[in-house]
Amino acid sequence: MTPQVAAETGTCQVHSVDGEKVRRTLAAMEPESTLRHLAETFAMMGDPTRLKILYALSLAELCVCDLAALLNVTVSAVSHQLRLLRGMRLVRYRREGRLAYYSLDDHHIEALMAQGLEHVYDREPHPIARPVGAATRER
Amino acid sequence: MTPQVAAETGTCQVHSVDGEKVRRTLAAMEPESTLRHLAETFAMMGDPTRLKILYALSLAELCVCDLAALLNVTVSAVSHQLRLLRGMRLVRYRREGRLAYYSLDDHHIEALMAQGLEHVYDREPHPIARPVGAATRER
DNA sequence: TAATTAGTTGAGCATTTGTTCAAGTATTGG
DNA sequence: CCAATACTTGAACAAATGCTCAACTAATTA
Repeated sequence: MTPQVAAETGTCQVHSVDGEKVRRTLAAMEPESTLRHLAETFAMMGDPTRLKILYALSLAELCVCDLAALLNVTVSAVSHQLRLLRGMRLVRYRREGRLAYYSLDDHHIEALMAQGLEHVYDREPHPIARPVGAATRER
Repeated sequence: MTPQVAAETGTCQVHSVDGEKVRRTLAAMEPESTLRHLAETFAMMGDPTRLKILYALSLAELCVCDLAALLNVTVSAVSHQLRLLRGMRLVRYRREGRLAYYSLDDHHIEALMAQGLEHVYDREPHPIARPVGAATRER
């Protein structure tokens, strides 16, 4: 139809097939900033090291040493990732002497991991039929 | 206490403060492969372009052109991302003539985005009606 | 049949990311 | 006080990522 979105320099495209549908969908979308923030959150959980940190912290409050031992990575690597997680307020810590005990700073994060696990279980059929909620056991 | 996890070359660490807690937590963790897959899924949703694609597709079935117009990026860029999303089976498509109509391939994805949005709303208080003093929530 | 439209894909490239290493701070114990 | 422990941080670097451009396929349409 008619080119109606953003006149880019002649790189390409922008002649959507159904302009009306596009407009309606665009109107129903969350604001750009919200979606960016959401993507940032998912990206935070999208690194194996960070996700394991978050998952471990959903099970127990742990210090940096413990996390490093648990994940079998250097203390430095863990600390760097914890800084990012702190920056996004996904984790919080409490000092006790020279130890820094970390824990989740947001109950949504556990729910997010649980929801994500359902997807994963759906995709890679589990070897032994494991109950979905089983992981959320507490200390 | 005692070094009990993986004898790394003398780089550092691996003398967790509470070995027993680490062992218990490790036992309660999801298997490595599952957490990797989960991280991969979050990573998929962790890019702004891909997340917007997924969000848009949760609202309507759209062809590549429409998506490109909607997100204001090139068709090529969208197509590359769609390939990745297809690879992880997050989206599916149906051909109609020369058009490829994409849609979500997994109802969990919508739930995941909804859950994530709750976290975001919690963090960045929505524009409407914000108490004046509430701005400086410190850490 | 040739031209057009819709989409895919590979190579190249700049940017970002995650780790390591070394040096730093802060708290505690001898 | 000095040494050790727990953790943080900056610089550097290899690897991964996302985009562009150009070339391609496939399905209309003139």
